[in-house]
Amino acid sequence: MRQKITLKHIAKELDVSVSTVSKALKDSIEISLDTRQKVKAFAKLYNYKPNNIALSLKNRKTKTLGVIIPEIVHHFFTTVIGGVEKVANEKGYNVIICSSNNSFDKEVINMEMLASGSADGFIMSVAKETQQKKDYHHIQETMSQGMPVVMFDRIIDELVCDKIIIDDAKGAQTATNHLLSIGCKKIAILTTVDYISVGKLRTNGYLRALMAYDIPQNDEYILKIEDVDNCEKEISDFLKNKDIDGVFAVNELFAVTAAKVLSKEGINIPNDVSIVGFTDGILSKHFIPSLTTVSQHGEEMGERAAKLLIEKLESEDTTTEEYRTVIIDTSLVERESTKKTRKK
Amino acid sequence: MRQKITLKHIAKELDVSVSTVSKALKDSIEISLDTRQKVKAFAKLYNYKPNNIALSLKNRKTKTLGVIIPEIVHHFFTTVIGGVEKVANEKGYNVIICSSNNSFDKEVINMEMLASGSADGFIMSVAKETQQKKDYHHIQETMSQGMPVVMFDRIIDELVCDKIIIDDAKGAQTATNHLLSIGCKKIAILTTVDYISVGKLRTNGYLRALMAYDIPQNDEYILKIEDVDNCEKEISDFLKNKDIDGVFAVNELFAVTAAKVLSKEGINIPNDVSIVGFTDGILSKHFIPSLTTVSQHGEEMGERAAKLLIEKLESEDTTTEEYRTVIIDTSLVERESTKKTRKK
DNA sequence: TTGTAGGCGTTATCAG
DNA sequence: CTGATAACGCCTACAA
Repeated sequence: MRQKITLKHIAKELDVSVSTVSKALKDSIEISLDTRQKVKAFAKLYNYKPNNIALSLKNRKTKTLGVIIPEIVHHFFTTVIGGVEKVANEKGYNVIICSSNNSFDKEVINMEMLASGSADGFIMSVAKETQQKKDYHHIQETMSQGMPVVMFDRIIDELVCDKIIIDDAKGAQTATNHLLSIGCKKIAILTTVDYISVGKLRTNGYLRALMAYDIPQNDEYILKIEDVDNCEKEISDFLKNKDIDGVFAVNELFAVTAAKVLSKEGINIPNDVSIVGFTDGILSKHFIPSLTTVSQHGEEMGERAAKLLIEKLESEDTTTEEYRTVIIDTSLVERESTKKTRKK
Repeated sequence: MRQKITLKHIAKELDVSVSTVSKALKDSIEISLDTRQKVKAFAKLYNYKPNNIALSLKNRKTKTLGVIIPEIVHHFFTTVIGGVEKVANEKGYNVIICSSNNSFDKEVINMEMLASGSADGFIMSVAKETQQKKDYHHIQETMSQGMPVVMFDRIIDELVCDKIIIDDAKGAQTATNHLLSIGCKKIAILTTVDYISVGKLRTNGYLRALMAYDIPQNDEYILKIEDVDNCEKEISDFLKNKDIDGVFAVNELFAVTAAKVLSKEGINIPNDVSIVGFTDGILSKHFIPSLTTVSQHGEEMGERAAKLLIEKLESEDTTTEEYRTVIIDTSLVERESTKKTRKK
């Protein structure tokens, strides 16, 4: 089992000093052409690759971006990661992904781990539990050590850092408006509990849209789902025999589940009830009927986040403390679930 | 912007030597209780965390597992990663995920990157392009440098290493058998081109099942899809006016697409045509009708892979060259798409 | 043109 | 009980 080859090995083998080898490999003109060629040939032959760990230690930078997300088995987040990776690779950075699994503790552990030498900066979306506990010491700690953090999607308002978000309220408003514009009057919303920031914002957008249409808020039409894993029962109970003609769901799963539940009760979508979801994932696209939804442009979010982070990492003057909040436009993807054919 | 604190800082501050600090933090009995407490208090106050990079360099191990997968936006692979992370975290390992995006070059780059100091070993599923090119030098190179590699799902037969697979042919056979057992006689298969190993194996299983039922192979019923992104058109053309009563699809997308295409033509699923897919993802679960499918138990694959890799990493005697191939059982998840109600 | 020395942060060993 | 030293692999200023 051949060992990993180092400069030292090459030096000994060729009977020169380590620094000569180092320089030769960098084509330094300090070294004679002869030696350079000899060294490089040897290095190639033995497939020499500099040890990143040593480089990181020396340069005090790892050239890798740490990404911390709440869930890895989640289409939206993986889309964002795709964007991050794209930009990162273009600029010669690597990407380390860790999932917090929505656990505060795991988020802290992961962050500290990456912060202690494995990454130069962070792109993150916080765990549900973190939003609930409102304990951000690990993030603050990381930032105060000089490591830039870019938050996306599930951000923390109180933290001063770069942020990439969508205008959740606006997106929700657009979605609800769409329902209103096609004639829906009794629109239910399936949302999350309030401590999930995006859930709350989307609920606000929904309410705003209603208000603009002079429709009073009706708590009968609002379902705040706590246990996402068992949402089917909650949604089913909630929708049963409810007199509605539209549903706005703050995520894809809720939208699909609503569609399923309603279909089972013999309600036609979109003719009896129209549905708009949030997040443009595979479910919305492939479901029958396909679901109208608010696209968050995850890949773009990832790209912007990576760009921002790398920019910060590479800006020499660490004195300028300037933080940006980028708002990515959402767009409504109209599909079958809101294509009414009925008369008014 | 406070700097990251190091042993040196603590040492200087407390006017002791670096090694004393190091020992004190490890509660070495060599150090007086007094000093120990002083040092630890100071360290906690300034939130000292040892620098992983330095540790990695010193210990020649990083305590992180490198995971390379073909696609990150893919439910099955993320499920596997979930399993890997679970075990890894239990055993004090970190996980670095890189996606090759099905590109051979990116796979090579990622692998070399991680191999040069960032990971102790690999868990990987190779890119489509790699299977096509049959160029495995990067993997061989990595292994010959003493880094263990565990392959899963899309493995390379020619490489000698640990492997976690499912019996693709058997799973496909079970799936096809199921269709046959509920009375289907004219079963189409939607599969991939042959160089995708799992596609080919699943096709074999399908053929085997037919053979056992004395049904001759009919190439009219076999569609090998090249361009996954545009499979809808291919599938639609293929299924149009075809006299079939069952469809076996080698992945989730093909299954769903078939269901969609058929539904649009007014064909009832499962009564006119029954469908079985492969991979138990969210699409199969939430589609209407929900799809019967072969579950690959991705999380379990990830867990086993991580266990195997860590075992290898921690086994002292590097002399035993023993490689295992673990076969994870698949299971058929029966859902609506094969629940016939028709008369025979 | 080549080599030496020092340092990145840590720990193990050995000397004091 | 404490500290100096060397080493992990690499790079770079400086010395030869």
